[in-house]
Amino acid sequence: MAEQAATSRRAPLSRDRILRTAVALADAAGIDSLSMRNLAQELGVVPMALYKHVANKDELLDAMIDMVVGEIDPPMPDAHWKQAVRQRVLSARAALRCHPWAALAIEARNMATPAILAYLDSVVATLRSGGLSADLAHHVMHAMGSRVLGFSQELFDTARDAGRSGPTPEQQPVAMPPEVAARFPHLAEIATAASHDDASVVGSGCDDQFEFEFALDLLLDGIERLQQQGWTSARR
Amino acid sequence: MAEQAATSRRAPLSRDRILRTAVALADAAGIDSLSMRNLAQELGVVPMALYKHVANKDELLDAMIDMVVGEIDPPMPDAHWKQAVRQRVLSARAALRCHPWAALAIEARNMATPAILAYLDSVVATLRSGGLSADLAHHVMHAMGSRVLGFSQELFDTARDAGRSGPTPEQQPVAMPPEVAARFPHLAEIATAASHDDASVVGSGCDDQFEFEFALDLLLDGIERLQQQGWTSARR
DNA sequence: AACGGTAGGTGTACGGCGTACACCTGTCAA
DNA sequence: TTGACAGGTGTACGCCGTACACCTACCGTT
Repeated sequence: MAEQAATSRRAPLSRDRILRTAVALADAAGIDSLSMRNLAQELGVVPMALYKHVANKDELLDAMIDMVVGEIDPPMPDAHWKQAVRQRVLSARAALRCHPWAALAIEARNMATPAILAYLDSVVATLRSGGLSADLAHHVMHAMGSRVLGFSQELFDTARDAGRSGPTPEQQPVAMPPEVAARFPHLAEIATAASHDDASVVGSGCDDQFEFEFALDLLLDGIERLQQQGWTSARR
Repeated sequence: MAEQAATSRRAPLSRDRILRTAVALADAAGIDSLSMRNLAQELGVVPMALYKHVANKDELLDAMIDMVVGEIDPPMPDAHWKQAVRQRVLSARAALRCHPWAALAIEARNMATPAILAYLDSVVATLRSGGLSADLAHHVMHAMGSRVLGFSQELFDTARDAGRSGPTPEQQPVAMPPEVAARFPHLAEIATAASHDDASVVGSGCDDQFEFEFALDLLLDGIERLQQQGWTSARR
C-alpha cells in the first residue's frame, strides 16, 4: 500500500512544467542538447509523452522564446520616449543574457510569435506617443533591428556559443595569439584599444554592456535628431 | 570498350567542386536541405566520398561562408572613410542577398573564419586610415555589429526563411490579416506608413534596401559626428 | 455498481541525419 | 612488376523528430 506506485509519484506533466524544464535545460546545457529525448528524460517521462502537451519541437521552441520575451520589463509610463525605449531595450537585453540560446533561436525562427509581436507593438506605441511619425517609427524599428530585442551580433562574442555549448565557464581573457595578430594587424590594434586607460578593465576584455549601450545611444541620438528636424522618408 | 565505365565518366570530385555545388544547393533549396547525403547525391557520389575533401559538415559550412564573404568587393582606395565603408558594407549586403542562407549560417557559427577576419580587418583599416582613433574604431565595429557584414535581422523579413526553405518564389504582398492588426494596432499602423506617399511601392511592401541604408547612414552619420568632436570612451 | 469516453503516459518503429571504419580500385613512382 | 597511396564505396552505429497503436486511470452518466 505504502503509497501509489512509483510511476504516479512524480509531479504530473503539464505544458508549463515542460516549458520551464526546457528553458532550464537549454540554459544549463545549451540549445543543442535540447532534444525531445533529453527533455523527456529530464522530466522522467518517455519522449512521446511530451507530444500530448506540445505540438512538436518547433512549437516548443516558440513557446520557450515567448517565455523569455515575457521576462522583459513592461514599458515605463510617463517618460520621454527616448528614455523609455532605452530602458526597455536594456531590459530586453538583460532577459536575453540570462538565456544565451534565445537570441539565436529567435533569429532562426520566422519571428512571429505573439509575445514578440506584442513587445514590438508596445515599443512602437512608445515611439508614437512620444511624437514620432508613423513613417519615422517604421524606419526606426528597422534601424534598431534585433537590437530592439536586446541583442546585436556582438561580432567577436564569446557568449554566443554559450547558447550552444552551455554556460560560459568563466570570462577567459582570450588574448589574440601572435600569429593571428600578425595576419590581422588592425583587428589586433583595436582589440585592446578600448578602455585602455581604464585600469579596471583587464587587457583584452571588452565591456559588452558598454558596447551595446554605445550603439543603442548612437541610434537613439540620431533618431532624436531626425525627429526634431521633422524627417520624412518622402524627401529622399 | 565504348569509353570508360560510367563511374569514371563524370568530373572527378574536388574540394572546390564540392563547395560550389554546396553553395548552389543551399541557394536553390535552402540550407536545411543541405545534408551530406543530399550533397553527395547531387554530385553523383556516395556520402562518405565527401569526407576525403572536407573534414566534416561544420568545416564545409565554414568554407561555404568564406566563399560568400570572398564575393565582397575589395575596399575602394582614395575615398573618404565614410564613403568607403558605406560602399563596402553595401557590397557585403549584395553578396549576402544572393545567398540568403549565409546570414543565419554566419550567426550560428562561432564567427572566426579567416575570410571574415580578413574582411573585418580591412574595414578597420579603412576606419583607421580615415583618422578614427583605435578606441573609436573598436566601438564602431561593435556598433555596426552584423550590419558591417551586410545583414541586419530585418525583424519582419520575409527573405529570412528563404535561407531555410529555398528561394523566395515571389515577393508576396503579405498584408496583415485584420485580427492580427487589431491585436497589434501600432504595428499595423506603421506597417503601411512608410513610403505611403510613394505610389511606386505597393501597399504593405517595404523597401528593404532603403531600410538598410537608413540604419547604416544613421550609424555612419553619428560616428562621423563623434569623430569630429574627438570622442573618447574615457570621458564617460 | 457498471460502463463508456477521454486525457495522458507508453512502446515500437520509421526515415533521416552525421560520420567512424574497413574495404576496394585505379594510378603512378621506383 | 610492385607496392604505396589517393580517392571512391558499403556498412553500420547512434542520434534525431515523430507517426501510430496501445494501455490505463479517471470521470460523469446511467
